[in-house]
Amino acid sequence: MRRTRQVTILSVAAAAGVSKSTVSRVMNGTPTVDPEIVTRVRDVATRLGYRPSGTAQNLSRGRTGIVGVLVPDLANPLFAAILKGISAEAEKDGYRTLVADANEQPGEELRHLHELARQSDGLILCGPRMSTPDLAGLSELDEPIVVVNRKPARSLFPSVTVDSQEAVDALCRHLDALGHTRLCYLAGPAEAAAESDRWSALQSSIRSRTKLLRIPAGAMLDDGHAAADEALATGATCLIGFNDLVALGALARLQELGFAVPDRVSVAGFDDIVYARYTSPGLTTIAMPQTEFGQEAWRLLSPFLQGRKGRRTRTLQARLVIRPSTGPAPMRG
Amino acid sequence: MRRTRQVTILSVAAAAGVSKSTVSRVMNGTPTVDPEIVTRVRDVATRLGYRPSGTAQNLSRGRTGIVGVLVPDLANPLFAAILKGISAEAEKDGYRTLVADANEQPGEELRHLHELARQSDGLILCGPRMSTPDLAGLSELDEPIVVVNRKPARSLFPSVTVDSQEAVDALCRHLDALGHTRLCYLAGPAEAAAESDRWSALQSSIRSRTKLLRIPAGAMLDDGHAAADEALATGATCLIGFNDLVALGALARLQELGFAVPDRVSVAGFDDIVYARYTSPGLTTIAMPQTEFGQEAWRLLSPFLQGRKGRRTRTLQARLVIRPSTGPAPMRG
DNA sequence: CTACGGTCAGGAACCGGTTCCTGACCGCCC
DNA sequence: GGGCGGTCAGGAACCGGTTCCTGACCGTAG
Repeated sequence: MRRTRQVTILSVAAAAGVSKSTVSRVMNGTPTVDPEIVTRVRDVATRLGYRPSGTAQNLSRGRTGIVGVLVPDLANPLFAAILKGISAEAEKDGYRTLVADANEQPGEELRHLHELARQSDGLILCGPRMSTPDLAGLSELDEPIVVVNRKPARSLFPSVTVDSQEAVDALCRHLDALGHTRLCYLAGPAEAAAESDRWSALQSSIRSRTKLLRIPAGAMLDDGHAAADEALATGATCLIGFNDLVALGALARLQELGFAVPDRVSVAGFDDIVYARYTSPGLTTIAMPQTEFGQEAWRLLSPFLQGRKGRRTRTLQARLVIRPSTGPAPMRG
Repeated sequence: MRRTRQVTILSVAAAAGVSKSTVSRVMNGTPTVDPEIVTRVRDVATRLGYRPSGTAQNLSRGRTGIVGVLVPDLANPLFAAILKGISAEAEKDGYRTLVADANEQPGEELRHLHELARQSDGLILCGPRMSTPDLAGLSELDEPIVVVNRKPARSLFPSVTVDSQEAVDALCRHLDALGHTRLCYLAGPAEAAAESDRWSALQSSIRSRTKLLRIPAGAMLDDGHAAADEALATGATCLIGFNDLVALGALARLQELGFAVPDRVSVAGFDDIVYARYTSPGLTTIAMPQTEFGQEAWRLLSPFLQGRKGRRTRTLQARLVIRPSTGPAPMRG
């Protein structure tokens, strides 16, 4: 985009010998234009290579057709998948997505959001790590906002959340049946709402004879890799990652150390990212409805973009996927 | 963004008893304003919750501060990584990235690009799958365009490409030393420039005593998974994926089938996506400079956005990363 | 033949900012 | 005290479209 464009609606109007209103009508397919004029304007437009300025259209139409999406980390396939879900659904309604990647740095989120808001008609926040006051402060942006996967935000903004309790129950039953009585949770970032969700779901699901330990890790592959040694030192027979990346990181470390999985140690995660199925052993995990997250987020947002009211919450179900990474607990001693 | 905004520059001007020019100057930090007026306007602006319309600024400034990025598939960590590289670098210059994901459907790319162009100052095309005439036709968008990882496009647009030949030579030497004399390449999409690059690099690198076979696969995990059986049937002792996803998909299939890797079959890929290191066995691969791709793409694009001339090509080096997925060829049956 | 109603193109206002140009006002110097 | 130069706020044009309103022109009916 140059400072001033080469061929504008005025050039076309002049060349076609009509007013710019008429050119505008032709370009937008308004039916009340003489067919002969339509073809003439069309011809001139293509001959001159006229392309309407999106910016000018945005201004006069009062909308950009862009939805801003904030993700903690695009390298996490979970968010890539959610984003795909959003894009696909938004596209059907003629919207495009402007993405901001906070690189798992909670402090960056606000800045990104203000930037996004400048160019968009609405915002979707995926698992935002920011503080609740900051989140609440976003209402002053007065743009429609939808939050994905952050339960405490439901009172503030329309939200898509997931109910993992049942799946976590199933996981705990599964592990109990395999004889695991000492589990170690590799915790995620304290700022992630999913972190406390998952931790408390685990706490309320474990059998009384089972001990649940907790080691800080993070949200990325390297975090799981780095935390594995400490987790092993707890004597746990099953490691549960905050998410699949952490679990896979730990899994890789176990294999480096020569710990057979699941023979010596079992591993489980959350999310069911695509790689969870393709690693070896395949990873037992609590599957999030990833694309659906995105779809539903858009469906919640969409009515507000049109100035209508919409529903405010949508709860999806997580489900347990059992793969070879969890097996019978090794015999004592 | 509502049809007409609540608090505009005019509201602020009125409330502060100044002209809108002055408000504009204050908001942009123009130094030639009476300090007392500055504070007054600032106060009024925050009190009213004034937020300048990005769209209006875009129009009058003649730039959007947005760079459009087209990727074949965001679920491919390679492109997620390149995108991160672009975003990080562009952000330093005050630009944001608008992403379009073509979902590996070459036919969608043109449509996405036209959409992107409406809202952006420049475009970065990552490994575009579209035909060369279509690519050439993009010049009529008259926006600065940079192409990543598509050699034949170098004459059309500034490009960041990679030289893989040396690394492929090294791979072939490595495999030869391990005794592999029958390799099978799992080919990528014909539309991908990387596909023909890699194939011809392999062809020119293999030892004369080695047989190089070729099976069509694709660019995604499932493609590798699906192609593995056919590849095995060729009797090859080493499978080389078009990219790491294909290689990992095949690897997973081999493990399902109980083929020990690397004992019975070796596997290698291209890209060095982050999961290549974390699977088991770790994947031997030809590493692309991923973040660097993004950085360099931005650096090529940036001068053109400012109306200056810039260099037109940048060639990066791929390098071989050897991991346990390649090992000695099994003894002849 | 005139009055009336309907169709459709042009003019102008508008979207919300930025920036050039102008001129009021001030202080300094002769 | 008057002339001159510099500072800085306001007015207006501009960015490139969309859309409302107006009025010219047509055909039809009375």
